[in-house]
Amino acid sequence: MWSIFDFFDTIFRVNDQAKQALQEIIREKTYSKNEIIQAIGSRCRTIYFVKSGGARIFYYKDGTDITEHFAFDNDLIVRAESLFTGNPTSKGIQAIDATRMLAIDSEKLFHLYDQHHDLERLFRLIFEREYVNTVKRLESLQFKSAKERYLELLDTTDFVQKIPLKYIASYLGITPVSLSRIRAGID
Amino acid sequence: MWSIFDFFDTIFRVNDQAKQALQEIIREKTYSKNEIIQAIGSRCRTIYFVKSGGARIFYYKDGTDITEHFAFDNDLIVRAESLFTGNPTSKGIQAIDATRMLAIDSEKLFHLYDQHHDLERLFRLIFEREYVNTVKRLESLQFKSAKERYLELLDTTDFVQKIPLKYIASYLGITPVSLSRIRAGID
DNA sequence: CAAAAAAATTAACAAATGATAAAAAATCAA
DNA sequence: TTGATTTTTTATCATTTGTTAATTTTTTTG
Repeated sequence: MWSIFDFFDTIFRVNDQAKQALQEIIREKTYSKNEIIQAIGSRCRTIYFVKSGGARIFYYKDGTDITEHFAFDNDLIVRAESLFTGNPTSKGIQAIDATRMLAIDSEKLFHLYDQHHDLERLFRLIFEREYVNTVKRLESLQFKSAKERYLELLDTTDFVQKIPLKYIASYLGITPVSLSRIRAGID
Repeated sequence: MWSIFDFFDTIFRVNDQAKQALQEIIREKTYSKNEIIQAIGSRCRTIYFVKSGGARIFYYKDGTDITEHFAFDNDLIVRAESLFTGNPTSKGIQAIDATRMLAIDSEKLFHLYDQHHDLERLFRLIFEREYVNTVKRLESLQFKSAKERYLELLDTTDFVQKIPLKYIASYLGITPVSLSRIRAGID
C-alpha cells in the first residue's frame, strides 16, 4: 500500500524510531472543493502534503484575490513566512478540488527534532527543495514576459487543466483578461 | 572583538565543540570592486557571509545582465538552486564594492552536520530565514507595480545608495530607463 | 587634471498589460 | 433540466513599461 514514507524515503531514509515517532503525528484530513483549509490571518502550525486533489495559497491585495502557490500530488504546502517565524500571515490555504491531505502538527514535529536528528534532516532537505522551487519561481517572475511564464507553467505543471484560469492569472502576476488574450494568441 | 558567532548566536547558540569545528572551516576572503567571486556556470560549494562591502547574484537573460539578489553586512549569499541540488548554475556572484567575506566550504559543513547536530540546526534556521526572505520578494514581484517595488526597496534596504541603479533596475524586474522615469516621478 | 568610458536621464514612439464593460460559455444549484 | 451564477472571452481605451537614440552626468583612467 502506498504511503507518504515512500516519498520521504526518496529524500532521506530515517531510522525506524524516527519513522514511528513521525507516523504518530501524521493525520489524514479531507476537504471539499473550495473549502478553506487555513484561514487568512492565522498562524501556520501545520505542514500539509497533498495526497489527492489540490490546494492553493492565496491572499488579498487591494481586494483582489491572488494565488501565490499551487500544490498537487505529493507536494508540500506551508505558509513559510509564518511557519518559520511564528508570526500570523495574511495568506490562507484553500482546496481547489476535493482533496485529501496529510497534516503534520509543526510544533510537535519541531519538538521531535530534538530527539530524532533524522527527522530534522529529512525536513531540512524537504524545505531546501521547496526553497529552491521558490528561487526558480522568482526567476520566472523577475524577467520573463507573461506569455513566457504561462508557457512555462503549461510545460512544468501537470494538473494545469484542473486549475481555474482566474487562479492561474494571478499566479502569473497578471489579470484574467490578460491571460485570455495570451491564450487567444497561442495556436 | 566582533565575530560572526555573535550573529550566529542570535539565531541559535551551538555548543563549544560545534563552534570549534565550524571555526576551523571558516576562511576570510577579500575581493576588489566588481571582482567575480563565483563564476557563472560553476557549482555553489561555498556559503558566504558579508563582513563588509556588498555583493550580488547575477545572470544573463538574452544577453542582459540581471541582478537576482543583493547581500550586505552579515547577509548570507549562496546560489541555493546549486547548493541544495549539486547542479551547476547559470548564476554568478560579483562584489559590488571592495568586500570582505567569510567563506564556508559547504561540503565540509554538510559533513559536520553528521557529528554536530547543533550545526545542522544552526544552518537549517539560517536557511529558513533566507527562504522566508525569498517568499517575501516573490510576493513583491508578483503583484506590486515597479514603483511600489522601488519604494519598498528604499524602505527596507540600507545600502541602496551603494548600489548602481542599473543593478537595482534589473533587481526590480525593469529596465534602467524605466527606473529613471520612476525616480523622476518621486518628489 | 583632462580625456575617455560608463552610467543615468530624457524624449519619442511601440508594445504589453490593466481597467471597464458587455457577451459568451461553463458551472452550479434548485 | 433549467435558471442563476460564475468564469472566460472579447472589445475598447488608458496606463505602464519597453526600445531606441541622443544628451547629460558621473566615474575611471592615463
